[in-house]
Amino acid sequence: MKKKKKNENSSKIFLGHDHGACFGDAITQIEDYFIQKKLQLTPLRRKVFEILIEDHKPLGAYEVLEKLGKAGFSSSPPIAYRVLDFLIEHGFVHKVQGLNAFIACSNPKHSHFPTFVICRKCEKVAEVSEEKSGLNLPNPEITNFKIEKTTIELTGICSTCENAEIR
Amino acid sequence: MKKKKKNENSSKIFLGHDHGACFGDAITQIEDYFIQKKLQLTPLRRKVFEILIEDHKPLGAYEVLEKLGKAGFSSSPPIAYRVLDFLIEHGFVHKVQGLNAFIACSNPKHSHFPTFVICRKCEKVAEVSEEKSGLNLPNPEITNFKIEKTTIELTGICSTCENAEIR
DNA sequence: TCATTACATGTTATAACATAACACACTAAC
DNA sequence: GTTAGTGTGTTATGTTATAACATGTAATGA
Repeated sequence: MKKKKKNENSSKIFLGHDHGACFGDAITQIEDYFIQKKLQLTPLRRKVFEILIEDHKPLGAYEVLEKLGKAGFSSSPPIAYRVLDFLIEHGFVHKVQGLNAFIACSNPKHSHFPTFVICRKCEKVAEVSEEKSGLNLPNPEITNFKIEKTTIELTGICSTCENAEIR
Repeated sequence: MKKKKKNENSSKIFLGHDHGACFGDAITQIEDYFIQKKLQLTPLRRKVFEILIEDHKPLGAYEVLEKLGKAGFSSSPPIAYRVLDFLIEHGFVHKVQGLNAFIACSNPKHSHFPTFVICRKCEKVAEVSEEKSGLNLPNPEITNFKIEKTTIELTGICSTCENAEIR
């Protein structure tokens, strides 16, 4: 907020980033995590994660499946769903409920309760970690309830699309 | 918040209520709204709303459909989805994404951005209005984005179920 | 050694959820 | 009385997800 950047049309949260670095970091993080937890980062699991991190946007299970097929893996539905569930369980993938789609976590270290911001027009999706989202959980009204998982998705229109919109 | 009630085992948000009154109020509210907005509260639309408000829990589209069939209406899928979408649009029904299910809005006057609290064990669902949820939107980090719709669902375990749990 | 187990993947079939596209009826407005 | 808008009905199909069972492989330990 210190100074205005030139990219005023974009939502701050949708700003670009160094994707090469992001990819490398993510792979390193998942490798470390799997070693530490004594889990198997099998070729299939690695490939699913790579597919998601490469695209860096939500993909449907059947899209993942198709890419798996092209990469020489089996492409029957349970293959994708099982691995996706596994990666979700360990925090490396999130499901975007509003899109029935899956996205690599942008920061597995921090985002246990992430917020997704979804532009309904350009369909860009940004992940905001719980520290920054302002959606602080648990909240005072929800007592006597142990929150294990959250789905927080904000759908609307980003300023770029809004400016371009005619209606 | 003034004093403790005897139902200490239940999450506060899951406490019972006067369902007869709730039902009547809801019907009156939807009638008033439709008249005011010059919309048609047709027998089909009324029935769908009644089905949801009677159960007062999330129902799948096909469950609604079955009940419609029993009530003498057509029971092909588009019938249910169309009416549900219509009622959602006007704020009388919400979709619970995590359950692929639909629930009557517990307070159409206030809950534009409701939070749903879902016990994964007893599957009870409570709606918390945005004023009370502590999830205040928009938040400082999400700038340059116009929020039109939110999906906020907190899944976990209510204290009743947690106390009963063996694991 | 070889049974047992735990885990990962593969396969078939089907379930569950949702929508496209078109048909028809009714009402209101011109 | 034709037209436009709206609501419902119907058929067919598309999309998303899971159940159930089979196979392979590696570690464990009697």
